[in-house]
Amino acid sequence: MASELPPAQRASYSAIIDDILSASDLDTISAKAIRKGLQAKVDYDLSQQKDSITELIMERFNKVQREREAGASDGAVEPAPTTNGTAHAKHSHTGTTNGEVSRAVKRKVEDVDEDDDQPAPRPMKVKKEPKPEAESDEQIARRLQAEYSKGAGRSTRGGGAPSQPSKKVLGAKKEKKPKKKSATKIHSDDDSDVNTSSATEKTASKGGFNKLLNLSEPLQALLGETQLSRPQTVKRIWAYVKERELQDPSDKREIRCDELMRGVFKSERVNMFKMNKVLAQHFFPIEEA
DNA sequence: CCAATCTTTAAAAGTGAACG
DNA sequence: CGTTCACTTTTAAAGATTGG
Repeated sequence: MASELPPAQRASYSAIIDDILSASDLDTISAKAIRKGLQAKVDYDLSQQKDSITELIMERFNKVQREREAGASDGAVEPAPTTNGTAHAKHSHTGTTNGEVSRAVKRKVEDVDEDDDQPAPRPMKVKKEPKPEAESDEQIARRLQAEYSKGAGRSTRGGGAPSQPSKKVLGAKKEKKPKKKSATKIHSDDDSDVNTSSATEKTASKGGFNKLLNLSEPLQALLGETQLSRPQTVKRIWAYVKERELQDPSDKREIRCDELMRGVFKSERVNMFKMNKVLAQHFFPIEEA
């Protein structure tokens, strides 16, 4: 198909590509990534000119690389990565009979390649890109979040529920049903006619899941509520943790307790999973006469 | 046994691309 | 053309709870 690009497009693409290249590490960027970035910048589909585009990318890549090398040699730091295409092991037919093992083989190959064979058959492979902007992105995200929470104040309470699932996969995942669970599906059929009618009682809900429980004193101090359902409590805890950024940055599954939380968890840090366990001891059933 | 609640990580599977 | 790679997307798991 269109084997060639109109000069105009070629020029504009080149500019974009150069831009992308200048913003990335030549040693880590991949042609694919560049094409992707390019596609993101234009409105229509580039797949028709994929090959041409790739060619163009290679062209620009080589040029920029040469330039960079020249510049680097200037003073610099050991041109270690000179030949970007170093690593590669050429499968050497490692009996990859099973496709399943292919992945495992890949790792194996890495080891194997250490032999001496250094054909460097992959000139342009360039591997992946560490995404330098990812860092800033992350930081920005964090900063935004911090600002946001600050601005919103802790008044969020139960209201702010929009939350940002950040697309995640929860939605889709949910659809998939967890395991087979077989046929005992219970029959939650009638729920429709049962409480559908406004259900003035908030506690109704199907199961006793949302039943209100009395909270222990430390928990009350922490959340400022005397009664909450378990899920709500968990939610509130997380909100609190996030507001104050109590998650351990190195391991976000760990939460560093502040004073109030220490009153509840009795320790400096707590695993997010253990959290529920400990929380269970802070719930007391409401005994209504 | 499953319902809502939260999150993070790790790993698998899947997809597209490129080299020989 | 086929195989392997690198990257991307998806999923599961870990933890507790109550009531039907």
